[in-house]
Amino acid sequence: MSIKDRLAAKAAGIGSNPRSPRPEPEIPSRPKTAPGQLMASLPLLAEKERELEVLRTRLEELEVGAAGGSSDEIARLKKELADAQQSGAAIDIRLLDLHEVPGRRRHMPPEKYAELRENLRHNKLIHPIVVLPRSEGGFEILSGHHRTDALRELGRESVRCVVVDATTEEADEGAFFANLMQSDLTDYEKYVGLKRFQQTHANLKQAEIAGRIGISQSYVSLLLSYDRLPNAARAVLEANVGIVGATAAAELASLSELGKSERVVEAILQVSVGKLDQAQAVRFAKDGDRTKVTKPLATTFKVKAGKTTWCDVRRAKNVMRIEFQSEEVAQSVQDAIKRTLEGLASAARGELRDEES
DNA sequence: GGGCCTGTGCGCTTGTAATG
DNA sequence: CATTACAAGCGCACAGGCCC
Repeated sequence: MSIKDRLAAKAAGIGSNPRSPRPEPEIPSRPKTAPGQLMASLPLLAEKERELEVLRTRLEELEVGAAGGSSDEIARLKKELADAQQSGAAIDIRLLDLHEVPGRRRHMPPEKYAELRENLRHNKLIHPIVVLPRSEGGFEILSGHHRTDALRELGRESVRCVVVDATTEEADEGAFFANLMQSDLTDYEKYVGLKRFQQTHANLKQAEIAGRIGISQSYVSLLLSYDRLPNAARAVLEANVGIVGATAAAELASLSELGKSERVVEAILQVSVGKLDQAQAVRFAKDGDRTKVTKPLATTFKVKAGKTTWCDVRRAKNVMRIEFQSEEVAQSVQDAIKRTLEGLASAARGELRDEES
């Protein structure tokens, strides 16, 4: 999955990325660009928020007397605003009252987080934090952990939140499913979410889970293969969620079950320090040979005529390039090469016939 | 002879479908 | 439920092509 992060980071800003067509909802690019794209990702909340904003604006205008409204109208608007807020629209909540539930936080690369924070330093929060009331007081954060972190870091007191009405279980599921749709969630994080979901729904088969999420059963199986890794390996992944994708994890898990768990742990450690990539890690765990990267180097040589180069030969795999000083020389050599090649070809044909008989 | 730009194949990934 | 085969997207490295 690490490559995906890299790719995603590099592809950011490029419009045509079919794998991750959705704009990052946690980062408000610029207020002016917000409406269309960003609202698409959270249509209901955004819609509500926009209605509220309209109400607030009109109320403000009336109160300062700019629009010359009657006191009746002000009262009516105030009530409308209060009603709207009651029914799950955005309200301001003190950051002190927001609490994190383990396992719900999405991974975000440090650079991205810094970008988000700087954005929030200068721009208004576009998407409210989504929270759930706690019985013991305060609120659980459902979505918006990084925004909350950033605002805390910026020394803000409160934040615009949307309070949703749901059970914790529904909330977990909601957060999980919403997260799983995020293409930049690492496979390991998907596994953690899946695992939790599976534990609370022990009766569900992989195919059923897959159906609910909208992915294939085999992908569910792949993701859950992290479960078959040695504990020590998972501990490394816990701290480096993006380094081993589900495909490699599945292979490593199989190897582990074949009695190579020590090598699997070692391989994952090597990946975590950047010494191996995923594919190399699998090879490492498989046969233990130091992975030799078979990079087909282009071979070259030059043929000199006195001090100057008469021709320059390069070969990469099955392609040769021969460069001469003039077209005339190239033409004459071409004939010679042709004769040589024809000789080689007939010899090769002879060998083939010998082998066949 | 070497530098620079461009096009493309490679190696990696995610994800689905078929099969065991 | 696991495994295997395959399709497709992506960036990067490097071959290919051109120019000075």
